[in-house]
Amino acid sequence: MSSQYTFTGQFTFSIDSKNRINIPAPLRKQFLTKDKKTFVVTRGIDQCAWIYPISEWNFIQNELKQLSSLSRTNRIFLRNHLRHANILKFDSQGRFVLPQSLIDYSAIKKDVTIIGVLNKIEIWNPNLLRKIDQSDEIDDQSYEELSERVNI
Amino acid sequence: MSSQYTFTGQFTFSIDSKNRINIPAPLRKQFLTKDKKTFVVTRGIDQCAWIYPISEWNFIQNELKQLSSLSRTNRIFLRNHLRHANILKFDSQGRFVLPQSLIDYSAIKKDVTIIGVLNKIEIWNPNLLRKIDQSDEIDDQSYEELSERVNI
DNA sequence: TAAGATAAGTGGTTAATAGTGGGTTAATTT
DNA sequence: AAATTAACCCACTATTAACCACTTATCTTA
Repeated sequence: MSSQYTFTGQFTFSIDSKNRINIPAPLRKQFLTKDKKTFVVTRGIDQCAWIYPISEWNFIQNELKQLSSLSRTNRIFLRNHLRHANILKFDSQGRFVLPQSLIDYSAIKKDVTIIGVLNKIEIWNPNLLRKIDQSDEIDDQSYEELSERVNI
Repeated sequence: MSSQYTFTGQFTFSIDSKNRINIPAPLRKQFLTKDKKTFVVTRGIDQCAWIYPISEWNFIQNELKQLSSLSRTNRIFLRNHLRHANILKFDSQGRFVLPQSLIDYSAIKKDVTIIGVLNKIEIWNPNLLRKIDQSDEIDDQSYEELSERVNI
């Protein structure tokens, strides 16, 4: 079964003096009641934080259990994404406290860019995202390969 | 399964002081009841905005869900396609608010040209569209290639 | 074809919601 | 016991969404 979440869109918010970040209403509204405002924040593969609704996270965990630790990629992924995972809830105003370790990892100062990427939400330092925008243009070769798999 | 929509025609409308754009009645009437006036506006590949009825978008989204975020190319591709996608509804007058980021991207001022292109609707700055009309003539070579794939 | 009726396009006002800031108390930790 | 952290509550402001209203165009029918 595939994801029940389809987060999209980009939002520019700010982190307050108590390290709280507001989840944009359009994304928050998608949270299923069964998830009870609960989600997991962890390290993204890129220099950002990832948020998964708890049911999504459980699904991913089951997938990960299938992975063999003989693969180097698997080992790295497991290490970096499981051990930094925090289970959190958002408060009555829709906010949550971003753990200090993730603030450091994603180099977040005052402003944050929040983007929906299907089954997860990404939290970025706006400047870093902009830098990625410019340097990480996908080369034509990669696009060609993608085009054979995705028909937009 | 192929598209249930066949948008056609061209319309010149205006964007108002609250960034609202009216969807031309002939296009709006095509919206299926199951879509509940809901659609996605996002960046076009050219310098314009694209509108997909939500069921059309879901079809695209399902394709995107097949892509794993372990691949760097996939991550960039997913991010850049999803972050500009806004899920919206048109109001009781048939209008919607075009997000500022898309107004900027497509350089829209006062007037807009709205055109139906099969399964999507395009929103243009009339001047840009006119410019493209003149410069983007499809060369014979490309037409040859197209002819092998599409039988008009 | 003229007149009335209906629908379409545009503009503005009001009410609700979202984002942000901060304070108070309860729970943990040292 | 003091200090730090977390949960909870209240409040202000700006933005958004819902609502109402008017004008122009289109369609219908006598």
